Amino acid sequence: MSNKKVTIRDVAARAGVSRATVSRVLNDFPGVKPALRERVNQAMDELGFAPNYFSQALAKGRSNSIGLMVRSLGGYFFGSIMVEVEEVLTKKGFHCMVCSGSGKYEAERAAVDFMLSRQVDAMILSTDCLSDEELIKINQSGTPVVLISRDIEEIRDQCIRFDDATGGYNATQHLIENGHRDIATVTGPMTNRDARSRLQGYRKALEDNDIPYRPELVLESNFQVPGGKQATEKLLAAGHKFSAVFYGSDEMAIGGVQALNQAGLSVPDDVSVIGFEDVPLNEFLKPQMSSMRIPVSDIGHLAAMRALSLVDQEPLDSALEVQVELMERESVIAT
Amino acid sequence: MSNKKVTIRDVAARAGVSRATVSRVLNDFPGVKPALRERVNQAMDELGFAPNYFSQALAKGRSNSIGLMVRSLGGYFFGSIMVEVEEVLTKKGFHCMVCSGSGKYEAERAAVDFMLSRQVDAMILSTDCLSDEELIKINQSGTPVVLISRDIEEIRDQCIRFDDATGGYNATQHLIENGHRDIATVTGPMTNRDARSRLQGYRKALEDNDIPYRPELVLESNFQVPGGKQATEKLLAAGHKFSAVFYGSDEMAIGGVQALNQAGLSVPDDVSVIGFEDVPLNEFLKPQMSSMRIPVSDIGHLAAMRALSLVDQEPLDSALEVQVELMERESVIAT
DNA sequence: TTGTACGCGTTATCAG
DNA sequence: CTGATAACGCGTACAA
Repeated sequence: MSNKKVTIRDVAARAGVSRATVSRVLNDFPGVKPALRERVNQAMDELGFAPNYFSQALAKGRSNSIGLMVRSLGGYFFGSIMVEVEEVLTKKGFHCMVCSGSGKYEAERAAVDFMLSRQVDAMILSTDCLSDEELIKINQSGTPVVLISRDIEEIRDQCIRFDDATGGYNATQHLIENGHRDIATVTGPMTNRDARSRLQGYRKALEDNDIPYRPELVLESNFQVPGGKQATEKLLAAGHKFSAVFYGSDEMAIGGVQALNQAGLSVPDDVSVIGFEDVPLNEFLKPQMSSMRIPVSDIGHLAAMRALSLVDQEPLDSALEVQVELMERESVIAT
Repeated sequence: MSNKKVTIRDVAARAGVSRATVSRVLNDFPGVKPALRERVNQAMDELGFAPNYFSQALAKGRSNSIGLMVRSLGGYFFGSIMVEVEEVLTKKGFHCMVCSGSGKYEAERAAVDFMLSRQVDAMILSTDCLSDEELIKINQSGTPVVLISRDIEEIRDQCIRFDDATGGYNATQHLIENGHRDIATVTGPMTNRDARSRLQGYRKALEDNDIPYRPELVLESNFQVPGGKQATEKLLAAGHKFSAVFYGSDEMAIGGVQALNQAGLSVPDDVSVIGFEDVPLNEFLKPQMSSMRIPVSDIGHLAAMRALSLVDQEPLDSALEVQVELMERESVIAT
């Protein structure tokens, strides 16, 4: 019950100083006599004082929080990013406000506007739908932005990308090196940069190996398990010959393996499969899934650090592209 | 650049009324002449006015946000809960502030204190470490609390539980009905209510079928994939005979299957396995994993609704326990 | 029905 | 080095 909020005023009275002084010690301002500082601190302790967040935010026009928009709150990929971002931020006394964009323009726009209305000091966005112009505008309007998996020239230093093209290339190359030539691919939505780049890598690898590109072996899906399953079923139904599939995400690969199995095909004996992202589950699947590892935690870490730098107006390290790495496991064998 | 924040003052000037009136239409107060109301609204639009969140919160001592603490930001289980909670809340104009407790007392306490300092209007907590007393105290201090998977008499209506005991019972019973008698179990941490109840159900089922309880077949783990794997390896190493394992979570079951496979044992031919939770991945695994389905989305929904009711001081529906359901798939066969 | 004026808890700008 | 006191933007009894 004893729920009287103790304010800076009470502390001031108790310590026999002005509110201004209390505020000063609260914010670690220089030029306060040690003796006084001590007295104030003691008063705070005794009263159990805690500053009111809203007052502070209102008075200094800074919220000490940064916004994070992910495509989805569930799932491993963004889960890992959230974990890392949150850890970095809390360590620095910042709070992380999470919103989901769910891949639709309206939702993404609403989420961003919401965070803006909450006056986040910066935002980390993973967005497919917002346009370059919109993003640049937001960034210029006073709330700096860190972009995950986008590449906008004007603010390239604020973009964190993974080398999807090389990843797609290496995944396909890996299949080719194992003797496969009829290689299908199931991609994420083409609105998504990652999906496009991975596909591009796939084409390049084909080309470099003088394998003709066959559109009928390319299916667009949605990065998720059921989507991967459906796409694979469609592929099977179409009746084209293929001995390997490169999936644009592990989740789709998992769905794909199921579809393959249900069609009486065995992985990897009949069809080799490789995924992308390398979710922590892969090595526990059966067969263990080969995949391209994206260092998700690193990305979360980097994004958070950059956001913080932006808030403090510090210069950024130069733009960078995170490397993805081939993880060979059991789902790919030589043909 | 045009970054002048437009305030209620500007709107008032533009509409030729007092600030109070603007505030009234802003908050949908009755007793404002339609004509005026219209004029004010128009002024707001023209100026692109948006109320300052911090001022509002400060003035009315209410933040329009509720806090959600989960055990982990990653993973399907809490992911689904977050998704649902967020959806319900945004629909009602509330924001959801997510924090992770990570299963350690210090962290949980810090997260809760943080949310309190941010003056959330209510909290949804999934906590193992905080004591009943602490929770009750928080609840009485003005920030109502909804508890996921706890059972505290004094605030039972604010507790959302799933029927773990019955779930554990039915899972075990299912194994027994398939002819298994040497049934091992890998549980979650015993600090966790769910884990304890599931184990209790397991024991009860054994008892009802006159199968002696053998402590050497019971291993405590941590709900996660690697934990399940290690526990299973330990079980194998101990050399006790068993033909089935009941895992306290799907993730542990997945790790378990891998350990089993690596030991040359096949699931379900050599060992039957059943999990708990029924993560959306289960039906895509091979073999498809039998499990006890917890309706996670329902839980998130319920929790959010209850939190909202508490904020509005509405009466709550009576306490409820969500049912879990057996999902028979491929990982259990008759011995 | 509308306006006045004060309060919310801090920070920031001046004097002193 | 410290203390008044005016912002910060909005809500709300109280008057009118």
